Amino acid sequence: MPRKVLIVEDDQNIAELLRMYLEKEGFITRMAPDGNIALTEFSKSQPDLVLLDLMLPGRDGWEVCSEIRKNSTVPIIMITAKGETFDKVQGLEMGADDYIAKPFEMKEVMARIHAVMRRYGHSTGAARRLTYDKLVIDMESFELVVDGKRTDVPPKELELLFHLASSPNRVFTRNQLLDDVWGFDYFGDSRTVDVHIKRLREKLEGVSTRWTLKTVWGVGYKFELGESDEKSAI
Amino acid sequence: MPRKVLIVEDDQNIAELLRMYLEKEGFITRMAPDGNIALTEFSKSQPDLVLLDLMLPGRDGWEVCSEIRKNSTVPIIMITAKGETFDKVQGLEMGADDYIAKPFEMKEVMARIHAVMRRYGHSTGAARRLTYDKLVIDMESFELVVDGKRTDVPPKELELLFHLASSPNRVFTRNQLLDDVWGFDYFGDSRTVDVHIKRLREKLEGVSTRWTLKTVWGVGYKFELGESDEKSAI
DNA sequence: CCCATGTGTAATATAACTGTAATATTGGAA
DNA sequence: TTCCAATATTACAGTTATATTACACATGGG
Repeated sequence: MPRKVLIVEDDQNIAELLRMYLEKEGFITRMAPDGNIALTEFSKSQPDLVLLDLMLPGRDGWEVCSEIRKNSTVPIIMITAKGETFDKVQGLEMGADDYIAKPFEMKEVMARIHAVMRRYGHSTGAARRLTYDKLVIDMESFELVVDGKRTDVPPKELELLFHLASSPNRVFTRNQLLDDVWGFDYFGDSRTVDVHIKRLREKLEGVSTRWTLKTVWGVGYKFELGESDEKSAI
Repeated sequence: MPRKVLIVEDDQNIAELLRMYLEKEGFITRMAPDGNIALTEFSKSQPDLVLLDLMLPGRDGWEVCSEIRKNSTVPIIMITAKGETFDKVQGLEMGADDYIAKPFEMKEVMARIHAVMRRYGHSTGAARRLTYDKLVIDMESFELVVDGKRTDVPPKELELLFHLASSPNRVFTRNQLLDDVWGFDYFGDSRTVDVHIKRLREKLEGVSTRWTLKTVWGVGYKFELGESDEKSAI
């Protein structure tokens, strides 16, 4: 079941960025550019999690937080402006579950959202581990097990492989991969992907005949899986 | 809910005596007259506590203990023969929770069973002690046993190690570690973690090939455990 | 009050990863 | 086949992350 996230943020750019990332991971989002709208929107949409900027026009984040807390136990993650000091104890007292300081890494934001959701027992359902013939991609231990041997793989490579292998046989263009793995805000040469694919292939070549990192000429790349094989994810 | 106790004892009379007392106090018992049966019975019945005689035909008690510890956190109370000396450090390393010397008073045995159960109470019990190859982290006595030697370790370091080793192979970011070990309200540089890791490594280096404090570049740290090895926790 | 010890920070050194650009190779269409 | 465009490969250097070291402050016992 998809989970709703209410994004309370007045900075349009940041709000939009958050929205894109969250929707990419399967969340449904609601937006609120100020405190009053946040409260209205909150009671209307009953989200499963709230991302709350502290600096807001109208009622500020603290007020919004304490209003929400008056009749809900929904997890709240606070976002503090750059340089602004955040009093963790006050945050706790107000009922925040976690906080993130701007400027933030989207990876960090997603990790915290997943952590909070997990804590509250809403499974976010994202598989952290993929297993194929002689291949285990484990994002929890952040390692690759190839043919029974642990293999060290740099983060970008591992994330790229994980992403491809999460949707076997689906072709991704280089730009999709840059968006998905590097992030929406990444601007770089799409040839970069080629190099990472090459590095992955070195580590994976000759291991199994059941799957392969395949080039789709003129389009992009895919993790190709033999028909009889099933994906197993934990 | 009734609790299961596995009695590993080759002396029929003692075994029977233990059984009677335990059942009188509402425990369900399983019997194992030697080491091999003990292990079979253990995996079959998944007891909540093990009473383990050290002198056994077949595999001796130490061996049984260490086998059990490879994939279970169940409390173990060892029973030593009359006059036999019990090496506490070895006991710790093997993962025993307590020991009783024969001849024992049944009152004493019951008291210790209740104490152990209470201490590691099955409802709430968080592990207080971790045992790996040549490594014991005991948060109860607040000490570290490395390769059989008690080692003094400052509190922060010990807590950090304990936390990492509580979830072997799982990667923690520096921020997670600061939150988890230093506390949610701690403000400090995440580089602090690096220094503590360094200090721990000095104390642990070269001790065992089965585990290691590993850096996951770009992510954080993990307590990596050899693949064949299982976590053992009390 | 001083000492020994723990802890955090900052500076520096080292190591690992990444992206780019230059070059070689391959695939596909005419 | 021949050529062009796309992809593979290689090497390198910049960047970032981590390790190491040294030091300063705090703490708590003697």
